[in-house]
Amino acid sequence: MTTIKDIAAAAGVSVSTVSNVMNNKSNVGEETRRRVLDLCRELHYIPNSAGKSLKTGESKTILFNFSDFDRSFYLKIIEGINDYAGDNGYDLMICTTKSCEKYMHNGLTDGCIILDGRMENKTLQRAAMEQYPIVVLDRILSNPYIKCLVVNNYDPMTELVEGTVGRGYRKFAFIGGLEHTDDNKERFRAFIDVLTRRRIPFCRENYFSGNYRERSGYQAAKIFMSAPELPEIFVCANDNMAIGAMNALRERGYRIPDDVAVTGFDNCELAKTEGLTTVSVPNYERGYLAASSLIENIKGRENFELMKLTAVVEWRRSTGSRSL
Amino acid sequence: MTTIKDIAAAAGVSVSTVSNVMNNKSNVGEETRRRVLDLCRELHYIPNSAGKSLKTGESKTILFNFSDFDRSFYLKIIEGINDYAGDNGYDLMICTTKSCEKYMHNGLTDGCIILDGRMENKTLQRAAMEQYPIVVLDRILSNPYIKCLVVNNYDPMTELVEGTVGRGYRKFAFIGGLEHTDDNKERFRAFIDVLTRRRIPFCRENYFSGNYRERSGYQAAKIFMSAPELPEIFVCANDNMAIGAMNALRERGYRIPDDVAVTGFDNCELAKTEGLTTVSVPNYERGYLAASSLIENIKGRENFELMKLTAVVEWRRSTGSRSL
DNA sequence: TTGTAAGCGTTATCAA
DNA sequence: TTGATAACGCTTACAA
Repeated sequence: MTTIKDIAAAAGVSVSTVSNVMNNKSNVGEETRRRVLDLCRELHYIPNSAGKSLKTGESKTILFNFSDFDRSFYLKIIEGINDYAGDNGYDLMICTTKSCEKYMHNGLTDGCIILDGRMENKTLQRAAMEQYPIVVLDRILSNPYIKCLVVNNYDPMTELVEGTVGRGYRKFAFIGGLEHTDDNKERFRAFIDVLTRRRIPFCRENYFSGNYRERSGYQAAKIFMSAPELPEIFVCANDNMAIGAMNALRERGYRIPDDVAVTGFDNCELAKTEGLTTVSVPNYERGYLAASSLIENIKGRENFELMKLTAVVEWRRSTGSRSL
Repeated sequence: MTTIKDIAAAAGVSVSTVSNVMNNKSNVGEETRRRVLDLCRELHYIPNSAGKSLKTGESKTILFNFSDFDRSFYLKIIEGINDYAGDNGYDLMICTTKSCEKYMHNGLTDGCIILDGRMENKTLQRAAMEQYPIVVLDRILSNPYIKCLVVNNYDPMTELVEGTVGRGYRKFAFIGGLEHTDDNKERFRAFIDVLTRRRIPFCRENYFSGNYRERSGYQAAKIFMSAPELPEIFVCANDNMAIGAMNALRERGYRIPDDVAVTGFDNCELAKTEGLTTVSVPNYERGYLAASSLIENIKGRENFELMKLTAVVEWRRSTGSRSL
């Protein structure tokens, strides 16, 4: 590969001069600059990021970390991040495992956005620092260098459950996501708070602990169908599980919403065509805002306040109304 | 951040000893090794990838490049890549722009998989070398260090169009994707070959040149609807455009397939629920195979033959049959 | 306007 | 079994 030395040799100048040209410094003669630039093009010189990072400790690059490939709206988040970063002179680098620590504090990236639920809180607490701000999605952490960006789950879930109560549903089942995630906790809390307030009984047996994947919603519905009495409505912690549940129910001949209603959360692509009542999360905007906060913080703006985005209930045909 | 020097100082040994410990060399005493390892954990030492790459020129990491966020099956490809890489001791790094050149030849990654259609052929021709093999998806290039992995578009498209002819359709429109892509060319060629063979007339006015996005399919259908006579069937170069077209048609009150039929290509998530007849591409497998070929080649296996995956027609209700 | 030289965090070579 | 030291490609004082 062509290095700065090759260019220097070819142009008959020193490496520092080449470096100065590459970084648009003013202290270099017009004729020299042109000769160097020409050579760079000719020899296809691309500065070595490793060398550069090692020396400068910065990169004009942000890191995004995720890992759940079933959630297709992740691409929307990435698009939002990519757009903001691109428009503001930053590159985006993405990694899918916790090996993203490899890219965190070595000048390869200047900050990161974390979505992967498997990334541990204490790792993040340790990693965040003045020279390396972090934005965390869907999780609340208290740290002076971590900005948390969460969607308000509680209010729309409250509205959703209130709405179904208003439509006459009384026998509820809840298909939950990963137990320890804030998302799941908040969605369930909203659910149970409405039921409590409305004095609708809910026994723990009607809670199924899933993992956000379609398969676990499918399994949940199967299990509920083996009990003597089917709930009137399945409230699911996300769309994937709701769709899994709908498939299982339909396979057994139940009609939705005539025999049983289902709700989701996320408003994934399928939700619309499936007619699934759900909560719509502004994903592109989330990504865009995450990138914007991060890059502002990299530049020294100190904006680490918790930020909540509001999601919105989308009523569709998977919830009908039930004569009391 | 903790560096190798910090560990060396804390352990009272030299940096080379710490390095030897980190790389599992045998030339280090058991007691020393343990002390160093303990310190690493305690001080949360993570080796600096930039320094490492600079020195060794390798990284056990592969790079994936893509950029179209509308194609949600890309996540499936990523999942396939991620799985193979992970199982074989490689990390995955993803980037979304052609700035991925920054990560190509500097020891940060050992090879890459290219999906982004905007990445130019000549860039790839130049970038591929013995020490940096490349896998390219959906494109055919002739280069000793580039492995091309394409899906056979021609055969399934032939089967699809033959099938619709068999079902009685005669007046065809074609909604194409980006003109210069091999995918689009091949899909169209299969289409036109069948029509020619069957002596079914097709005039160039029934070709719409789109860009693979839903919006362009929508626009295409709008335009066709403004002509005096509607085609009997829209053959689209991908699902997104097919879905856009279906939306436009339904908005005007046309029923599918009673009034007009539509076919797609990709078998995206929506295709199933929309009942869209399409071609199913094995995306997870593509990613998995791409990663597998790449990593084998990084290890020195020389496997650069063109590889074709076969896709399969999925007949659904968006194509009915037409009484002749 | 240009060049010299030190140093970023690693690993590899060689000597102790 | 350990430690000095040079080198990877780059930037940045500072000197010329």
